Amino acid sequence: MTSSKNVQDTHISDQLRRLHGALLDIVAAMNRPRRDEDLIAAAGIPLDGALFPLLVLIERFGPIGVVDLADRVGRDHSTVSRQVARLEESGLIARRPGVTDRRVRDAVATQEGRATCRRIDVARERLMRGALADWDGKELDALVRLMGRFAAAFGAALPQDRAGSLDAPTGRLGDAGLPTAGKNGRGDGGA
Amino acid sequence: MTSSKNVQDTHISDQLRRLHGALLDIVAAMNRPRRDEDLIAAAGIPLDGALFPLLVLIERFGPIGVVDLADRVGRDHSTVSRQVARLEESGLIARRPGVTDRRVRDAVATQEGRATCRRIDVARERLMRGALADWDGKELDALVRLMGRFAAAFGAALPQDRAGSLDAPTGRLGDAGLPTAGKNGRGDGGA
DNA sequence: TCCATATGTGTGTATAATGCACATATATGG
DNA sequence: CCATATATGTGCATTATACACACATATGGA
Repeated sequence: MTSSKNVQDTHISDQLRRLHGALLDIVAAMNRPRRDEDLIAAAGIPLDGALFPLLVLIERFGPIGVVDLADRVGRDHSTVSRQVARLEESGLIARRPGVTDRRVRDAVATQEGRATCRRIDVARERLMRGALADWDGKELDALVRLMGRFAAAFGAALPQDRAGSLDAPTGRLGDAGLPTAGKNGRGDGGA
Repeated sequence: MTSSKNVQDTHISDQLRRLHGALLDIVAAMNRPRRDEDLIAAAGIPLDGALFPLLVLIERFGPIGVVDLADRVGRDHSTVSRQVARLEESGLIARRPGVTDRRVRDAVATQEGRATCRRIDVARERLMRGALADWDGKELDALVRLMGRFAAAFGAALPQDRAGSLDAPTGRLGDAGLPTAGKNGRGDGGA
């Protein structure tokens, strides 16, 4: 029994390694500057490269606060706060007080922002249709289903941002001294 | 006939939109600082957050040159050049002249670098096993197959970095003036 | 009700990552 | 042999970024 289980285990390990490779390829593709450039060009508006992803996220997941946005892009909330402010100046998004929580100032896409995103959507869909041109409909359905499920499971399994575990200060003793890159560094992530 | 075709089209559009949503979720998950922090902690070495993804890429795709690396992470080659130099100083990777092209100085993981990556791999696999704990074996196989195929197709369909189209200078007339965010800006990408 | 703690937002500030221009070395094709 | 393209690395100015810190609001317990 241990034999078959080990076979299973190595098979799963291989599969997970392949999955990681696919993740790296996808992240690499998303990181290509040319991709954003083309989509920005489709937007028809001279938009800063850093502001572009935020606009898309706000239009897609808005109304959304700065903290949630910062968590998505992996940057400090202060950085995102300034970028959102610039995006507001451009007129593509607007801020409004949160309905249930008055601490948050939700960001929402304006009509112009939504129109811009629709142009971007058209370009993106054209790009994806080109990439998946020779795909079977059944396979696309399976990809969307499985990848959506994986994205949810992966995001949920990831460790959340530890705020301030002020209690249990005795825990993790022995980690003092070492500059374990505690929290600083602008690592983009992707490994 | 047009009716059924339109139904098909809207269905595909919906699926592509869902696929894009999954991509955004995955990129958001990969961008989480905590994820890299945990993996770096597993590495057992105080490693800079920005250098960590490079080490993983070099160990996985090396020997690899600076340009290819820069293309993967979406940063300028000069930036990556400096980071790789720092990684070399740390002893985790080494540089060596390319075998077929003596212009390149390939980066390869040293024994210590490989050992570090193995520790990271263990932690990553544990993380992924946790995320996919309740997945059927068949479903995992399907996910790996389809996502691998998608990653390849997506990466291939993306526009490549236009070097210098010095010829045909008459093309694209009318784009002058507008600061179309031509190429600058450190947009991270992900939309 | 009041208070302690947690969380969301924004600003000042110093640091360092980043992109660009440029130089050099090698490759490639005519 | 030469023109062009590509790979690498360095000087340099810009600015994105993270960290403190302050303030507003929320939340739950005494």
